[in-house]
Amino acid sequence: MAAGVTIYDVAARAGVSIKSVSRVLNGEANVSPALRESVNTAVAELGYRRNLSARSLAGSSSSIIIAMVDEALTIEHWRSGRGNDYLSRLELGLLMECRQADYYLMVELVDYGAATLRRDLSAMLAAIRPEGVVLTPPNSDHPVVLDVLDEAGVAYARIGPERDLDRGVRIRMDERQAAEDITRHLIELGHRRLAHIAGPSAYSASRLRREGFEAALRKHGLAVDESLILEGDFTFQSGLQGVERLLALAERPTAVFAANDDMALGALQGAAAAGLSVPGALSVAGFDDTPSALFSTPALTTIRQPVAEMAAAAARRLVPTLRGEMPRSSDLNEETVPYQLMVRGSTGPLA
Amino acid sequence: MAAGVTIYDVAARAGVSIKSVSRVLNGEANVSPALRESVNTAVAELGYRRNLSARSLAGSSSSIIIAMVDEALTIEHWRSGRGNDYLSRLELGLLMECRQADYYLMVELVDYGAATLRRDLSAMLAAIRPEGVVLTPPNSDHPVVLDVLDEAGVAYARIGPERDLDRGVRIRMDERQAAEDITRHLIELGHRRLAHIAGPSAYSASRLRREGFEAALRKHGLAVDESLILEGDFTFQSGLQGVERLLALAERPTAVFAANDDMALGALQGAAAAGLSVPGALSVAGFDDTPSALFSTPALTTIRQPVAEMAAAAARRLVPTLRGEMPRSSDLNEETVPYQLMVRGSTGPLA
DNA sequence: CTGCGGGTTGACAGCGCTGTCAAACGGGGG
DNA sequence: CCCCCGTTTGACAGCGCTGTCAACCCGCAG
Repeated sequence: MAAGVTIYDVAARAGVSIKSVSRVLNGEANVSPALRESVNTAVAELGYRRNLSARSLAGSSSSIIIAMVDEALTIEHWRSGRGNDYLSRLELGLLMECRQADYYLMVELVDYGAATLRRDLSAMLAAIRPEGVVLTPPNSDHPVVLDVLDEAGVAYARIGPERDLDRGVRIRMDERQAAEDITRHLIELGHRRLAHIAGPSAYSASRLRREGFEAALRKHGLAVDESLILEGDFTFQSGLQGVERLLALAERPTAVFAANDDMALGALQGAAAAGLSVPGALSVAGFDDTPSALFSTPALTTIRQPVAEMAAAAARRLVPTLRGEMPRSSDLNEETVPYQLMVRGSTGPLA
Repeated sequence: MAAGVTIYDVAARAGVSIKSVSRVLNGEANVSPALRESVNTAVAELGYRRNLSARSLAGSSSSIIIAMVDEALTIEHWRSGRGNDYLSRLELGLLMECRQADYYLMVELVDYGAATLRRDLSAMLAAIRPEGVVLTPPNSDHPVVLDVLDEAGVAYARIGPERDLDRGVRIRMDERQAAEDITRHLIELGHRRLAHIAGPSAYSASRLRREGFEAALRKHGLAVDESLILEGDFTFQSGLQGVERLLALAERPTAVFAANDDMALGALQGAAAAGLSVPGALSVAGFDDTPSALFSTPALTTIRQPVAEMAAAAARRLVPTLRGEMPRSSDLNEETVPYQLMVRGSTGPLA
């Protein structure tokens, strides 16, 4: 069987040297068609596939892409027994792209809070020697991480970066504009008293979404009322509590835009608990389009963030074949992917 | 920096041979405490970490665990733009365990439907040389896969296997009993006319859950009415359609047990659309405890499947340190993890 | 007819580790 | 005091590839 087939076997079968086999496999120039042909035949016949370890040990390219996953977040998910939808979609995109480019995907936990982060990271990079790594928010902007990667000469793609916009490959979505769009959608439905349940201000996504919310209000001549802007922590619970506080106000809002779906779902439940019909008495909008957004009653109006596409784009730009083809100008290392406003049942005019 | 630190650097610093460093790092016997000490010091000072490729190339252990992911399923998720909660939780468990054991996690797509599956797999195993692989349902029982793994001498853990219960490490949950439990819960609430929306019969999980459902009915002296048993395909849509058909029956059921949460959520929505209050007029139960189960109104009664724990257990049993400590008796290669019945708002007595 | 240059191929030395085997060491019995 | 044997350590050969460099081939200009 294919187990144990080495480059020597292929070379012997094709009657050439191992170097020639290597050349064909790597698509190097100056190989005669005849040789290429016979090598390819031998490879196919033997079901040969190059050994990953040998390749990365001998050469400079390892064909490994690492998805760096926040350890603290993972432990939290572990404790709660829940999955991580964002990460799952991200990985989906990476996997699809890796398959195309014949790359391998490795997932690594990183303790971004560790005092030894710098050392941990560089040791990890030395151990695995990845060809590229993919960074996710909010760590796409982590200065130590970027520095270590630069020092190690490892290419990296940053999903949703906000700072240092000249470093690495950047894959972005216009969160500010998306938030503005969904807020405008609410305004156009006739709402004049809009509330926002923001995310933790440590996340730049939270800030941008809030900015978009406020910008939409201003553009439509509505005042920004600080008492209608609450800070949650991206959890269902905080959405629930947020809406409870909002509904306790003397002058209730008629529409709520939550900075993510989990909080919006919490708000939805809070509204139901308070006996308010949605969207008759209160409109609720979210952000992310998590699976649950579709399953709630009513289904949640939200912004569909193309996480998988962003990840695929990230991986694509880390693969050297493509990278080599384009100028290394830093402008071209940036890609902005389109979002989508998903209007569903949770938003509408007042009944 | 730590980048580029090799075993030679450590050996030089500690004033010993590279082999001694290797011995200490591998925890081999017959190493004097003094040597161990000085090597450990040097390792710490230099921030050294062994190179993965070199290790797996030279030795027999690669420290790599592969999660084999169904390619067809992944493409489907890719198309729909949705994440995969099951996979996400699985990975969570694997990651947590890999971190403990200092293992690496690699994710590989496998086209289980390919005619060349056998060859693809063995080429993949030859290329990566993983120390172990983790198989998920319904592929935990795939005979070709098991054969190739056996031939390649790669250890494997099977999540939720149903056949060949003497091969590999088996991590199971008593699906049948769980389904019986949740059905009994419905019966104890006073329901006598129970329906079941089953999963595709190709999945053994579907069969087991159905068996559990029927067993509970029989044990309580209720007849199994085939007209109340429908087959869905695990999607929200099919749950919705299923409940519509059930509610169109002359004699409606008062409780529905769906074989997974997505279908149960669909049923919930179908009930709402038909103007039925849940659980006042219809009780709905699911299976899996996906995130959405908590967010629906009312929250879904379901079986909490400890996917992450199962994955962690799988990884744990693939790690040789532990494996070596216990007898290789095939009985001890099996672990059954406990499920949990999560009673929430979607089930109750008739109003 | 000889020599030169570009295109093509192969020999060989590592990459950083582990496994094998032998050397060195040290303690107890004869 | 020497020998034997178990313990501790090190020298060295690969693992399966890629990178470097040299050898070889050919056609064409000189």
